Order: sequence, then structure tokens, then C-alpha cells
Amino acid sequence: MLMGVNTEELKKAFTEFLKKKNMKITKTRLDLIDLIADYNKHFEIEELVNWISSRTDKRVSRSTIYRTIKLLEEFGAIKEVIKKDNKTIYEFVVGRSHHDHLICVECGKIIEFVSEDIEKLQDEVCEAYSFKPIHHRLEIFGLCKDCQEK
Amino acid sequence: MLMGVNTEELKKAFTEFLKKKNMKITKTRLDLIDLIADYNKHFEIEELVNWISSRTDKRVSRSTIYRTIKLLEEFGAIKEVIKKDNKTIYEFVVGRSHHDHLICVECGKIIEFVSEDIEKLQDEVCEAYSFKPIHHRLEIFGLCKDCQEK
DNA sequence: ATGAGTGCAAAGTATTTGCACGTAC
DNA sequence: GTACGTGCAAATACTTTGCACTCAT
Repeated sequence: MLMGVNTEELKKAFTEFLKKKNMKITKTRLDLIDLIADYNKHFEIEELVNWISSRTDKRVSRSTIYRTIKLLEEFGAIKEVIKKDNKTIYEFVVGRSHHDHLICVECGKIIEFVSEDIEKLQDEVCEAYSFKPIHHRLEIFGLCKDCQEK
Repeated sequence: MLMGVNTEELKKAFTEFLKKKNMKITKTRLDLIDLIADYNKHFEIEELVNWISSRTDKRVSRSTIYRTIKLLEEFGAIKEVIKKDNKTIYEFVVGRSHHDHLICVECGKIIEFVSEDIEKLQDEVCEAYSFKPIHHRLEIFGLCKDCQEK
């Protein structure tokens, strides 16, 4: 374990989640939580697959990664945060407050930002339409400071 | 032509755009503008392809639709507004002010909304990070009024 | 006349699925 | 022991591309 997220608690919560769905608590599923927590940054599935297959300790197949990613999304541990070039960029969201992203179209850099005010306005919009929000995604594409200067 | 957008002016502008890029002004490219304007709602490419192939007057192949959609996006006549289930939903944006979307995860309904305040806050965020925004996409997924009641 | 555009079929990506085998319970 | 989970390879879905023919200039 390289970082600060307490995966033990998380794995316990995921175990409960799986039990409620009458699904089995497997080593592979719990391992994947450790792996993603270890990876500790935004990821595309292909990237995660390659990174995991380069490890010798824990191994999870591509199909199981896809299957488990879906479960973890439903569970709420990860989110699809950016859709770009027909790829999905995921993020491990446990222990982090909600934020959105600035994405540089030139170099691909991802900048996270938090705006309570934007969140609040979104809630107001939803209320105005009697819409019950579940999740949202705000992507601002543009040029980062460095790429503007080039 | 079924609706209010003046495609003649739009086609003229697109012609200029193509000239500047040293690309040819073809019947197919201009036809596609009419077709999308005619379609007059959010669309997925597959949907547009089927609708176009059901017409007898103008026909454009799937490959050319993909190729021209990219050009029209660069030109600014259409936008990728929603990414859902690994599909892209486009929108014809000519003559319309910028807006974002509430998407019902149950029935798929799309509700458009405008919030000047959210736009303004986004600009402030960008400024704070010296980020030059080009376009953005805000998708709020949740349950529409009808689906909440069910 | 010439090179870019188009349509078709084939190839590429990303993701899902069927099936035989393994594992949780 | 039984049913669900996993890994593999095959299938699917969406998008792009190579090529021969066509059309804009």
C-alpha cells in the first residue's frame, strides 16, 4: 500500500455492498480495490490493465476489471470523470470531496477544481425541473497555461 | 426544410470555412447540413445514419457522416453534448444559445437548461487556473419527474 | 487534368459475452 | 456440492481507414 486511503475499511464496506446484492466476496474483487487505490491517479482501463499485468503479486484479467469497475462504480468508489476520444477516464473517489475537471486538449493535463457555488446552482436547476440528480460530470476542455504559451 | 434555421446562411458560412481549409465544397457536405437541420433534435450517429438512409432525396454514407460530423464540430455547427453508455449524443447548435443537460437515467429524457451563473463561475475557475476554455460539457444524470413518481 | 471526396468493405478500438474451469459459501 | 466468479478467446459495437471510383476546381 503506497498511500493514505484506508482500503481495509473500504473493503469492509464493499463486502457489505456485495452481501446485500447476494454476490460473492472474492479475493479478486478485494484485490482490485487495493490495486486501484495503489494506482492512485486518474486512469483509463487499458492503462490499468497494463499496470496490473506488470505486477507480480496480484493479477486480474481484463474482463474481470471491466466487470468489477462497473460494480465499484455502482458502489461509489470510482467514477467516470472524463469522456475524451471515445475513452473513459476513471477516478478513485474515496475520501475525496466532489470536484470537476479542466482538461487540456493539447497535452492532456487534468486539473481538478472544486466549486461549491457551481454545485449549489446545479441543485437549484434540478429543483426547478423537479429533477432528482444522481451524479454529474462537468468537463471544461481548453488550453492549460503551458500550452497557451507555446 | 421543416424548420426555422436558415441553412442557406449556414451553408454559406460552412463554404467559407471549407475554403479557408482548402477543402472542397461538395454537394454531400452541404446536404448533410440540411439533413441535420431537418432532423432537428439530439441525435446519435447510428440514428442519423438510419434516418438518412430512409430518405430517398439525399443520401450520405456512414463513413462520410462520421467524417463530416467532425468537420461540422470543428466548424461549430454541432456539438457532442452527452456521453452515455459509450455513445455520443450530438446536437445541432446553430442559432441556439449555450445550454447544458439533465439526463434521465431511467427513460433517457433530455432536459435542456441555461444558467448564466454557472457559465460565469466556470469562467472564474478557468481564470484562477490561467486555463483558456474552448468548450465544456455539463451533464447531470438523475431521475426526471415522471420517473421519480413510478 | 488532378487531387480531394465518397462509398464500400475491411480493419481498428473499446467493451461485452459464452463457456469451461475454479472458488466462495 | 452448487452456483457464482474468473480468464480466455470470440463476439459485438462503434469508429476509422485503404482503395477504387467520382466529382469539384
